[in-house]
Amino acid sequence: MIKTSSYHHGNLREQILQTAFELLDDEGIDGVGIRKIARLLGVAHSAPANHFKNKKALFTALATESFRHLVSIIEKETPGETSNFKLAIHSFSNTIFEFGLKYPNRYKLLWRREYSDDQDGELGAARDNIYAQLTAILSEHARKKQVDVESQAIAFWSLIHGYVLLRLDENLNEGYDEVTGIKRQIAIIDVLIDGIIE
Amino acid sequence: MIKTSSYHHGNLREQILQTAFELLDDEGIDGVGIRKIARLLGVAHSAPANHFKNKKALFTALATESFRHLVSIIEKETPGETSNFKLAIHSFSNTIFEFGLKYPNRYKLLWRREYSDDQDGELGAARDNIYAQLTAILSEHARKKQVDVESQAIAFWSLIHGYVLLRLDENLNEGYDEVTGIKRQIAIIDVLIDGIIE
DNA sequence: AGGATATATGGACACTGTCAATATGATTAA
DNA sequence: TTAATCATATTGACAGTGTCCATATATCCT
Repeated sequence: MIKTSSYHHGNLREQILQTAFELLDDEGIDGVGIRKIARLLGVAHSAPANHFKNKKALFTALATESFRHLVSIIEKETPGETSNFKLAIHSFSNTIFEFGLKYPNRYKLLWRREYSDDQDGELGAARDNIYAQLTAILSEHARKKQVDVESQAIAFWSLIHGYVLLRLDENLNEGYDEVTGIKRQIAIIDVLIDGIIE
Repeated sequence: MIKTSSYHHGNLREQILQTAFELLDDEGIDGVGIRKIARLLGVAHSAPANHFKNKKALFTALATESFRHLVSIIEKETPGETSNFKLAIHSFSNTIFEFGLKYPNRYKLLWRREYSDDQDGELGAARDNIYAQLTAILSEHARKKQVDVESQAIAFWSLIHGYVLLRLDENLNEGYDEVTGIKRQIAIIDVLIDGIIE
């Protein structure tokens, strides 16, 4: 155990976050508990209170970091300007989809506002970046249609978000389109694209 | 308090369900508690155990009844065969949307399988009816496309489900399409329809 | 009436999050 | 260096939770 700071347990805050992520990933949102984390770290049950004033503050930190993580992945994966619309939108939706499948409980936490502090500015800023990334792609490639760009963005985002959640909650299984043979998560994006591109 | 059965507290099972629904609606999923319900009903903290062996069983009952409720609303609202595709699909999505907005916490509970008993047959049957209703509408009006009907159904369902959840979790606000002036939840369906109908 | 069954009670246990009082480590000022 | 201050950790308490158990009572059936 590396002590980057002083005190008995080194950088307890970091270790709390790490353990919380492990519990979140392994046991779900309800599996994260202050006392449980303290126990796992061999520290008094009330030690975490110095770093997170309550459970909501802990979840807020988890959500903020997860948002930043997701945004950084999107930035890395999104192709440059030269690419076409289909490529960009498929890349975006694929990134969201794979993040959700890799970290199902983090993804759920991201959008369940009741668990985190809605007044937290850092969290809000981190969250807004995702939507900004999506609208950036769309507005760059949007064609004039009978609805505005924001409706197209919301339709896209709803489709992706809904499919990911259905998969995470096991209301849908992995599947392939029978006609094209491609993965379902790609096929449904194509369904929507054909309605947006003229 | 009407006693439809015997014993001190009449039909306790019904009253537990009713109180649980009130708590669910007012305080969310985490606001539902066995002891809290017992306290509200003026009954011993362990009385509910005779009717629901644990919390999961209670949630399973709540979810089952909510699914049946939603299915019955869809049946009532769905227009007859004479109607066209757009009408039918808008009616379906509108019903889901309004149920979700009226009973946000019931809607969330419906799809969070971790709260209910996945082995419960009645719950499974009640849930399957929803998807059956959607595919019935779609297959009746399906056109040949580059993807199969199931991909279209999943795209539709993902779109509706995603939009409802985004609204319920307050990740989106009520809005209107700037071009057409219609409500957002209708506009996004139109976006998708234009990709499905030829 | 008696016995079986369904239902309700109260106590216990191991948890939980949060708060308050206290103690100790680390840092800064005099 | 000593003293004061601050950050951090500990311990104990409190009210609350779900679940189990032994017990009691009500109801139903034979």
